[in-house]
Amino acid sequence: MLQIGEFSRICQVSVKTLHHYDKIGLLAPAEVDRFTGYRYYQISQIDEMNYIQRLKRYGFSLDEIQRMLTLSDDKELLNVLRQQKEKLRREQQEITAVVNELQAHISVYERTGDIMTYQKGYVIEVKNSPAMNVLGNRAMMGVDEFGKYYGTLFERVPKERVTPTGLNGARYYDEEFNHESSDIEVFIGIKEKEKADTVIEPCECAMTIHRGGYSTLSEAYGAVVSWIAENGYEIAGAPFDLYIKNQFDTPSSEDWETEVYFPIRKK
Amino acid sequence: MLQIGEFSRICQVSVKTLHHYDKIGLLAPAEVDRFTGYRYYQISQIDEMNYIQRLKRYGFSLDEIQRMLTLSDDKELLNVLRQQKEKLRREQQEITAVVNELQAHISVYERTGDIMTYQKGYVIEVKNSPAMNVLGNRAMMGVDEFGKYYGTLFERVPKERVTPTGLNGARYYDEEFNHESSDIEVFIGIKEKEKADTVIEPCECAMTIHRGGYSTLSEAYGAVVSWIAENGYEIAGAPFDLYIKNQFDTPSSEDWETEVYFPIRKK
DNA sequence: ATTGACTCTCCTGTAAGGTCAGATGTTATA
DNA sequence: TATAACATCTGACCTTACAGGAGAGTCAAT
Repeated sequence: MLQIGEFSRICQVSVKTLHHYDKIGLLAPAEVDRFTGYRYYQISQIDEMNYIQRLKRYGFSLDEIQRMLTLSDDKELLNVLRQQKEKLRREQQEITAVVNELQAHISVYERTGDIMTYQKGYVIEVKNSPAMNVLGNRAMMGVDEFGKYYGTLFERVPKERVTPTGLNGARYYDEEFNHESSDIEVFIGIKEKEKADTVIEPCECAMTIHRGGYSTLSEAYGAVVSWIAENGYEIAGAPFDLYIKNQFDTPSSEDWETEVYFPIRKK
Repeated sequence: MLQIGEFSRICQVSVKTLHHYDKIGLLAPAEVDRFTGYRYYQISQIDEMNYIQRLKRYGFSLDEIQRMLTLSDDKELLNVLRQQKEKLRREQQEITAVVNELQAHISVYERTGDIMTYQKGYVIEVKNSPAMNVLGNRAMMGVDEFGKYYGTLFERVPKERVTPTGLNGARYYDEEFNHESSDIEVFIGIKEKEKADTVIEPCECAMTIHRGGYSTLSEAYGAVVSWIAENGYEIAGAPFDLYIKNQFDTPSSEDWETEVYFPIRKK
């Protein structure tokens, strides 16, 4: 039997961690002295601990690990591992994108000497938004559920014999923004006016084009809103995006293009 | 002036976040109604918020961002950004390594059908550790400070006119393990016995070879300790590693080789 | 005057432990 | 055997960057 300190060194985890795992029931010592409370571990528990540490490095939470340890079905376990690999892949891509962005930021500074105001120089235009007939789906949704909702929309295309125009977008109805759940309508443009859920009439808008991934889209929003305030307009309706070039056109998020529209009126 | 809800939507952050930033003093609203407590933001604060969000995506903590905003020296700021880029690079490498490991794990399962016991099949040998004359540096150090301590050791090589043998390692004196601070002696082997800080005499050891990065080194430890217990030996001293192939030999951590030694005696 | 939307403060909770404090247990040495 | 030195225990509070909710106050329109 090993005292907690020895076990800790062998497994390369802290004593506190062992206390914690005992508390949450992830890895209980093989024996606990009933009078002193001292924890004693078996040699065979080293393997179990190593397995836990391995899963932790794979990015699982302790909660998930606990469930995985009780899983008897190996196929299910394999599935979980595969999913985790995909998740890590996405993280990898995300971090790559951020590194590129940061490098771009640094380069801009080195050329211009201006670091605080690193911005994309959005060009704002006043123009009528395009008239669109759309299939729409308005609901409370999270930003990363877009794909799901678009999926259900595109399923309707063959069923209802409509012809997509390729103009797809989303309109944001909430005043308040929330990443997990906002009142959003995703829509795809179609040719057949009579089959549309909604006919979006053209209206006067301030718009700009955002190039790049969606994580910096809010900067485009900011640029448009600033422009509106500075030029004597006011916001006259819920803003929307049109996804001109997206992941289906080009894999690298740096080449995506999104049009951001804010309906406006003169004050 | 914008109410908090509008500001929230434009900047794509939640109201809760704005409350939080106000509380910690990262971004205070331009005006607060003295009677109602309502927060009002200026259009110009959108830019500031976007800048904050950008730095957050770069991986800075709110604390760091706060300090960066008060930094007047652009050169310093640039340095911080460069450091952060290096940090992200390291994270990127780390995650790449984990993905590879996970893929290997999955492949092993697909071949063998055994998932819980994915282990490296360490082969444990009993043999005398090599006799070594070393320059050593024993201190309380964190695991990621090894490089620093090796640096000071290698500086002594030309000064003291000694000849490195290429056998470098570290010995772990603590019973209890702690990632940030443990009692560790890093050492480099040299030819000149009379100039050595310590002469390590050969002793009977259980040893194994660990192939791969250091994050799974604890599994080798576990394998050796299990073997010792199962074969009627006991641990007779502080264990140590010898870094046979490391980052200076080959860039890919999968090809590194580490020998793990535990001094033992028969029970 | 009421409704509904918006906002306020305050409190608690999260994940995975870290950092004390104060008490108690175990072991080696004198 | 006394004592020092070290190991371990419990319990309480701390960390990050907010989220969620309760209960109360505010604002504009009907």
